[in-house]
Amino acid sequence: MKQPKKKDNGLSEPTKSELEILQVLWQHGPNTVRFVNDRLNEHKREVQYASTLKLMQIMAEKGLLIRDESQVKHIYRPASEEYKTKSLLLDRFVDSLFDGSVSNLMLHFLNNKKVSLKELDEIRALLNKSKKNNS
Amino acid sequence: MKQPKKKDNGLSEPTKSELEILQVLWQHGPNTVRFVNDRLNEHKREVQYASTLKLMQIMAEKGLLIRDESQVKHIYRPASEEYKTKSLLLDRFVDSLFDGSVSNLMLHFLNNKKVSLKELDEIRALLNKSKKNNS
DNA sequence: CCTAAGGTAGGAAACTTTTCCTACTACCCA
DNA sequence: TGGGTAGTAGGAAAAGTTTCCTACCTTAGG
Repeated sequence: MKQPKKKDNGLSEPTKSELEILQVLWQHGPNTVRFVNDRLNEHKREVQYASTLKLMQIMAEKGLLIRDESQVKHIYRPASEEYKTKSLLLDRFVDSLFDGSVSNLMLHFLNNKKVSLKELDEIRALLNKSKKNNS
Repeated sequence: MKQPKKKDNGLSEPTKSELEILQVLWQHGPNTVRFVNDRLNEHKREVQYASTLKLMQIMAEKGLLIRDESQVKHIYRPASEEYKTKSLLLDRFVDSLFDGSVSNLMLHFLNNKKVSLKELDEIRALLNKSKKNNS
């Protein structure tokens, strides 16, 4: 009796390639391998159909995707919501690079990147909104 | 004549394990394999000396580390500054998950995480400071 | 001088991730 | 109904990452 590699709650960390696939599904909703493969080739990089198929099958085994086999063309959808997966990855990232502190991250960003004023304003707006809710 | 795998400017992306080593060197300055290995075992995880050695040798080949062989105990140091490497990783991360937009990232963070008020204040302060510089 | 301790170097092996060849199946339609 | 098109499935292999065994070398101490 072998069980899925990680948990079956879809919270294992997707790899880089797996993430590309998730992005397509998040953006366009549940879809076929063909569709995903076409999007990848359009927007990312050249990749054979069989490669995308294999990867999506593996992701289904891992519990990252859920597969609807009721039709000949199987339909895949992410097992975990976009914000959950992204939050997980964000957490890991901030922990490993910025000691768990988002303000550290912001600091790095402000110091070393071309941040548009528009972005800064947007972020200020976000903070003000959250201030209201928190205080 | 074989050249380093990536560029020799130290801007190739470090892997997870490589990043752990870089962190030690950033924090404590140029050091020996022994030192790095001890820190890893103390703070991260059990790993054999030979493994750390090998990895640091590979990193030197790749151009991620620079090695001073003038003494018996070689001294390694990061080839690229901490902020540069982190900015690179941050860019890639934000591009891949948040469409290149840090405000998207902040949005996710504010919506889905327990952000301390202290953190929020710190970020506000950072933004105010940068406002001065930009306007 | 000999030995033990602690370095470096070079493979090799184990995993993980990614890619894709090939076989087989189902469906469409001429 | 037979053939082409478009799927799925199952390996296998390439590539990338990580780990560590082992051999050898240098140095310090007895």
